[in-house]
Formats: sequence, C-alpha cells, structure tokens
Amino acid sequence: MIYANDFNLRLSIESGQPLTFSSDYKAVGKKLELLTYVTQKGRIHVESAKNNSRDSIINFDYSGDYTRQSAEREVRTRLGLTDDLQEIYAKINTDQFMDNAISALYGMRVTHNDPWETTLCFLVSQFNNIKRIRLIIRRLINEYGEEQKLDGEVFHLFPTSESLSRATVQELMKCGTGFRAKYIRSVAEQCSNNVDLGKFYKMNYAKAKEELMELDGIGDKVADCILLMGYNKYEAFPIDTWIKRVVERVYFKGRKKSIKAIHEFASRRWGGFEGYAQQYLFESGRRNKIGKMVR
DNA sequence: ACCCAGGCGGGCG
DNA sequence: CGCCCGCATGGG
Repeated sequence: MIYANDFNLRLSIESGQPLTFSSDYKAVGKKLELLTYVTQKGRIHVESAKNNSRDSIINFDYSGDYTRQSAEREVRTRLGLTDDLQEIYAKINTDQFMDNAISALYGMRVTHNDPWETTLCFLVSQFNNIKRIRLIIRRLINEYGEEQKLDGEVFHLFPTSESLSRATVQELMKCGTGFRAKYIRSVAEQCSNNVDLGKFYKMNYAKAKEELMELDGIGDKVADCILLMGYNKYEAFPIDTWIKRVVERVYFKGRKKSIKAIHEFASRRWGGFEGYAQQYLFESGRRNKIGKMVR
C-alpha cells in the first residue's frame, strides 16, 4: 500500500496518456480503478481505494521478479508521484482559467512512461481518437508483444521496436494502424538500428526535439508528447487541435494564432512547466468542449 | 449515410 | 514561411 498526496488515479489514467493506451484498466463500480502493467520483470496490478479525492491510498500487488520495494518504486515512478505537485501548481496557476482547471482536475499527474512505448503510442495517435488509439495499441500488443505467463494467465509485453521492425507495412495495417503503418515501420526500424532512444534523456529539450523530428512521422506535436510523457521534459507543450482552440479562446480572445506563436506564449507564461499546464488545458478543454463550435 | 478524431508530409505560391 | 490536401479506420 502506498499513501499518495495530491493524487487522483482516475484522472491520471483517463486523460489520454500512454499508460492508458497500453495497460488494461477498468472501473469497478464508481470508485475502484484497476491498472495492470506487465513488464519483463513481472506484473503490477494497481487499484485505488479512493477516488475524486485529494489523496489516494494505492493498493497494489505484484508477481514475477518484482520485490516489494522495486514494485513500489515502479508504481511511484510510473504514476508521476515523484513530482511535487504543489510546487508545479504554484508555477502554472497563472490565471482564473488555470485555477479552475486545477480545482476541477485536482491530483491529475503527468505520468512517466517508457520512451519507446510513448513514441509508438503517439505515432498511432495522429489524426485519431483516444478510444481507437487504445484499440490499435491493444492489437499491436497482442500481435507483436512477447507472451508471458503469470499466475496462470497469459499476458503480452509491450512490443519492442525490433519486433515491429520485422513486420511489413501491410501486416501492421491489419492492426488498424492505417496510413500510420509506414511511420511505425520506419521508426521501429530506426530505433532497433541506428537510433538509441536513451540518448534523448541527456539532451536538452530543444536539441532532443530537433532530433526526434528527423524521424519519419514525428512532427512538432508528437515530438512534444514523447518528450513530455516519455522523458518528462516539462518544457514540452504539445499543441493539438484542442490546445490550439483553448489557448486562442482563453488567452487571445478567439483570434487565430500560429503554432509558433502559441509555443512562444506558453514558454513565456509557464516557462519550465508548460507540459503540465498543457495537460490541464487539454483535459479541461475536452471536458468543457471548448471550441467545439468552430466553422 | 456522414462526420470526426491528441497530425504529418508533400506540394504549392 | 503559410496554406491546403490526402490519408485509413472505427465509433457516434
């Protein structure tokens, strides 16, 4: 059991982050959430006893080669519990809109995900919706992830880049990846040969983004998602259709702004924690359907 | 049936 | 640089 301050598991896993796409989770009744995370070492099964509250008691069990300590560390890291949320809120609570968003989404954290897992998830995400992203990732896991038997049940690990690079574009399309199949193929191949994703940890945000964007199918937005949720570079500010509309509406009186101008705005306003601000803008924009009435 | 979804690359002026 | 287009596919 872990006691976590300022944490809401439901919000954190339902806000379209990679752990949502690649883990099994479901609501049981109205207050229990489950998260099953399978790694090479074994399986971690998380349930939160409390929901919609400022603090959570996180119950979890584990099997395989995890020890109690390593499992707890995995849970804390992956759920973003290693960050001081109060400090982050102090930085991003710059106005009434953000203040409302923080109140409504209190305890939502940016999760910490494996870089390759994050890369694949956001390649799949482009011009797609969250429900279908989840469906496609689940198919890729079942089709290309190494099989593991734990507790008499069969699980699949998240597919490696090597595994996916052996597939043809046509085979990848059978999982519903559509026009993204060629990007997945290309990036998987690069990541299993000449590109070591680990190197981006050591680079600063700007340099890492520049190099990520050289990969096929990774543009401005996907690169920022990878850097934010895969490397926890909080200067990243992914701009999707939601964020663009929310920022234009809330901060520019509805006037159209370029991607470049929005990046500059975010950097000036939330410098250092743009990514956290983005997660709150994204989720509150979606919930309130801000900008749904476009021409 | 039609519309849209956590964009991107390529072609154009 | 900005603008516009096509792109695969499942769910509303």
